Amino acid sequence: MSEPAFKSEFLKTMQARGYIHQVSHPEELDSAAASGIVTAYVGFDATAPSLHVGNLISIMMLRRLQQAGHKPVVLMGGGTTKVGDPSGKDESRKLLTEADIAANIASIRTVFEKFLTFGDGPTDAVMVNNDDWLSKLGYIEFLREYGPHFTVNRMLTFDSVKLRLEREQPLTFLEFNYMLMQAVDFLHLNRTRGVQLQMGGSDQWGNIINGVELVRRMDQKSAFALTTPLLTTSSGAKMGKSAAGAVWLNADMRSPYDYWQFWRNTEDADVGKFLRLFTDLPLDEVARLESLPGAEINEAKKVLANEATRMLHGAAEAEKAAAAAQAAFEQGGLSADLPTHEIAAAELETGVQLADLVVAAGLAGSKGEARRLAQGGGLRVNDAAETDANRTIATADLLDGVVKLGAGKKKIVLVKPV
RNA sequence: GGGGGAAUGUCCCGAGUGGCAAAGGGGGCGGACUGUAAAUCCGCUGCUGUAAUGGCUUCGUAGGUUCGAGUCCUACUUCCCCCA
Repeated sequence: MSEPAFKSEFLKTMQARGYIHQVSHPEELDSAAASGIVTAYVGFDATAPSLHVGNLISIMMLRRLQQAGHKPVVLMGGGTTKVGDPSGKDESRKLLTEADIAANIASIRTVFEKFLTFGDGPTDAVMVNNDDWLSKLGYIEFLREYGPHFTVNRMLTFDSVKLRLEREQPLTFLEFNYMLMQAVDFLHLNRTRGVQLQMGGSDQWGNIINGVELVRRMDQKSAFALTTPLLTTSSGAKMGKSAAGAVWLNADMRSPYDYWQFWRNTEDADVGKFLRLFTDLPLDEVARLESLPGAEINEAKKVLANEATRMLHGAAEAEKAAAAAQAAFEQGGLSADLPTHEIAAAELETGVQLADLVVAAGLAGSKGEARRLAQGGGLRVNDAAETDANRTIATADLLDGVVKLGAGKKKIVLVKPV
């Protein structure tokens, strides 16, 4: 790869740590970043009350930006979320209410505060909501104002559109318009806040470029695009989907312990990449860690888990997660910091069917699944394999005040009477 | 406007002859091997309930034919292709 040698700290870091997939006008952006403050934004949907690991790379880009002395803008897609994501095929897609969206945004905001410094200073992060301007646009006004700047000929050449047409898949007019709305976002932010750069995943390239061109065409101002590579694990799986579903960033949706485990279970081949992308560790330290031979690479995974968890949940939670993991996996012992499921003491005295308990503790999605788990030899009660999911768990099964349930080798839940 | 095709296990792709809880993949889960890794191999993968050959709910929607329907008929919905 004959990558250009950047001189700005920002782009040098971005390149060295593996964030860059495509950049528009690299030299121009580089000199802008080298000579002054660049304001850049990333857009996020507000479809759920939490972002997930898949969004993390974008968040980290904003963090790098701020670390390099520039200004991050977090764009919440309150307006675009209202329209709904049209890509799903199910017709029962539920449109979120305004209240839902507002609640989601409020909930998501707390996560950004862990990664960015918000405020009124020149390089402090700010959060904006595109509902503020998009919902005010009238259709005729929208067409007259922006329509002339887009040719359908050009829009048809973007991969996102082209692929759909080639595969003879339907592309609704709504989806076709999405890139225009996003372009208007960029123009608006450029005009009101001097935003010059939009970043995002590689699948956003076409959308971002439309914004870049709109700004350049209408206002003759500089605008840039930067995308990250699509993150997959080395074995090809999409990043962020794991055993328990989406890896949420909010602590109430994914505990620090589970978050730590997510990173601890990184594939060998990905450790270096993840350390560069998702921690602040210096590159030479990363290089040392990723070159650890054989099983020693596990040390690097622990560092990754510690650093990533610390950044999101704080040092105390990271330490607790690490300690719990060590007790459970390396010493086979118990730790109060393991995931816990509380059950009424009276219920336990009467006795509970193991299958029901496993489901209640979240280790299986249904009783049938719990049974299969047991029959397959994957269910453990107090560290002893248990193939009979119909047996009763009662007070007599308490060990040190808890019942330790294990599903597979990695999932442990302590059942505690209260 | 006319003609032809398609919708399958609510994660995805995809077979399906009137007896079907429905082939096969992928994914996921569990086991073995390891290092809480990858690769490989084995098992499971609708819900519920068993000692079990049990019960219940599934094939776009709504009806119908039949002892019995994913499979046949009718209408409807959505999508694709061709002609105009």
